[in-house]
Amino acid sequence: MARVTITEVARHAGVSIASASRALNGLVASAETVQKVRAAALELGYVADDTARSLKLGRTNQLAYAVADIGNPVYVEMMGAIERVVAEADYRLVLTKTGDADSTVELVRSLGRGFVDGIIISPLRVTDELVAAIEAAPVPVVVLGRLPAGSKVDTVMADSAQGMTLVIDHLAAEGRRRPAFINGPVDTTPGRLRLAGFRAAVAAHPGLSSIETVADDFTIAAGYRAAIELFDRVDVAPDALVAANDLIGIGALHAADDLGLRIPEDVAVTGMDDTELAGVTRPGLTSVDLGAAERGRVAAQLLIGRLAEPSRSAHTVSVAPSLSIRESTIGAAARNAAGARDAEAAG
Amino acid sequence: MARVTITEVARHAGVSIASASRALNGLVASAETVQKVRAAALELGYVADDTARSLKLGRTNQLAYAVADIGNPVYVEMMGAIERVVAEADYRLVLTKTGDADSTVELVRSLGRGFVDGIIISPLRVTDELVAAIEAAPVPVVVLGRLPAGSKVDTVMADSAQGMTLVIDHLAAEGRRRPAFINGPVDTTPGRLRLAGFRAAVAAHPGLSSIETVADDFTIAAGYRAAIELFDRVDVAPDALVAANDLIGIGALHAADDLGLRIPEDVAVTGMDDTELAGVTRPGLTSVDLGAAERGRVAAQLLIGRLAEPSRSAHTVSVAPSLSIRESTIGAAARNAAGARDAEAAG
DNA sequence: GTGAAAGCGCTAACAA
DNA sequence: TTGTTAGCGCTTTCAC
Repeated sequence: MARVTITEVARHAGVSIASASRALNGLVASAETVQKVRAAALELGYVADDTARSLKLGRTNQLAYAVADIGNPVYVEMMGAIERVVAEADYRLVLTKTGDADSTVELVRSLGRGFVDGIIISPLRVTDELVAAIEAAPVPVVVLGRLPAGSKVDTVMADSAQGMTLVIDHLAAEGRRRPAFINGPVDTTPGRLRLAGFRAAVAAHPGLSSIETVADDFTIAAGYRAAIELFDRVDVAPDALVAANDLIGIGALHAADDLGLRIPEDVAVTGMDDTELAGVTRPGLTSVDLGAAERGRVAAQLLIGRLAEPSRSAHTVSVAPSLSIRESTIGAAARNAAGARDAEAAG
Repeated sequence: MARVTITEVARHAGVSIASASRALNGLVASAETVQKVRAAALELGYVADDTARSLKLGRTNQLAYAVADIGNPVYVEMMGAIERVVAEADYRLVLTKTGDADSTVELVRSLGRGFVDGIIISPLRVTDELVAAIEAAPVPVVVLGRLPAGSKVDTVMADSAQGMTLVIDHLAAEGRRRPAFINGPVDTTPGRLRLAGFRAAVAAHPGLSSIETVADDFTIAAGYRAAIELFDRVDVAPDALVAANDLIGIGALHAADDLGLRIPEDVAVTGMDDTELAGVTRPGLTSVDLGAAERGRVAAQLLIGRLAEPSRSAHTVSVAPSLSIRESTIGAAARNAAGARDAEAAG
């Protein structure tokens, strides 16, 4: 627990602290000095104090990934992708929780003068204050999500509207005529965009008649409740449940199962994000891959690029979605083939 | 992006930097000074530089949770519990990845002189170097896991051996006679302890005949492979698959399903950790709740307690397990009741 | 190649 | 109550 400073190392090695610092950092120093200082540091168990070092250097070599809900596997997947890029560039990644909208603004503000050189943030709700805080932040911020047009901020977006089109096209091709959309909270960015995407996608198919409901959170439990309530409420049952994300989709899957409905024969179910959970349910959950890992990778590269060139103009990158079709939407005849494919992927 | 320091705030407010600091930190200062300084800080968008503040104060108000595999939901659950305690005590929690054994030692060393006042760590493998690094760390470290007896380190343990007893007792009561243990890597602490626990639990039931295999990772894919290989290898099939954690258990569940086995009629399956995934599969996965959230909570309290009283002697806390019984182990007759219970929990 | 010394931004002891 | 000043541990001129 004893805190040994560079002063002690220098004294131990019989050199000045300047020489000790140079030797430790691989700068100009005689072989003998380097050897003596290294030996002293090792013997004393010296590790440089990061706060002092950072105060002097004006950088920390740490980057933050700030996320609202680490319980959602899609963020875990993103974090993995970010971590790989960040480690490659010799930064350490730390994860912090954003909490609600107010605390997110507070976080950007405080983290900006804190222990990180840059921030990647996945905000659930984007307020004007948040945009202002991001633009005013003393360190670069990259946003995973969607900002008001004209924001001068590096941004990586998913195309959830296009994702909804993939879902509806697929369901229509499978003969579904009455899709029900189970959204998450509409005051969130994903909630707003996915609802708009659903409506646009349905409108493109004249034969469809859709219904909509809202889960009060992007969770399995909320999805379950919303689906039960939906079936209870409607006169004519939907033949497909289109969930705003995988967690809601899994809740809907359970609800349909508990109501004695066969999936996909009686009702198809889809999710969005294509998290590992989508492959874990039986039947597997058809889901839109919004490119979480790719978005994380790009976001990390944008951040590191901006750190190298702070004055560079803001970039906006959009990642294209794709559809991962599993058993929850495809006819019984095709299920064996899909099962075999999944098994191969898992094995 | 302009970095405004307390010097500028002081000048703007027409007071000394000492007065500015006092006003900002709520120490003695006249109402007028406070008002002027607050106004100046607000106008300039001043936020105190954490690195400078920490260098001076000798603390950061940040704690780290270091974990090997954030993809495992059990760590996510722990983190949630830790975060609540930590936030309550006005610390910020950051999450960092430990990586392999060597980099874990390196992490403890560097993080100790880094941007945190204390560390909670969940090491997968405990080496002598790691114990030494923890004992020598300049900040308090709390270990979630098991250390060699006599280590003077705050520790929170699960009782996975007792957990195995719960599983085997349950399976035996359900009439299973030939359990197969699917372990994770044996050179990890959980792998070693769970294997020992399985053997002891089986030995307590003279009528049982067990077999064992090893998945090469604590993941769904590895569990799937191990289960397929197991059924391929044995002459007489097991009537229960006892997995070392939920992820392996889910892989085993899929494998059994893909082999055309009915669960639980042909083969029962159990997991361990009782993560949210155990409730997501159909049939639901019977799993041992090792008290992840409780362990996280206790670990955070231990760390905060030690920060308040650094010389306190080391504590070791053990959290008792319980069994969450789901459809993967109970007879068809009992399944409806369990299904209803799960539905209630989800709704 | 090396040492003395300045200074990163902040807080706190001290003096006024 | 306020201002002056030292100093947290480090890196980096600058002079030698």
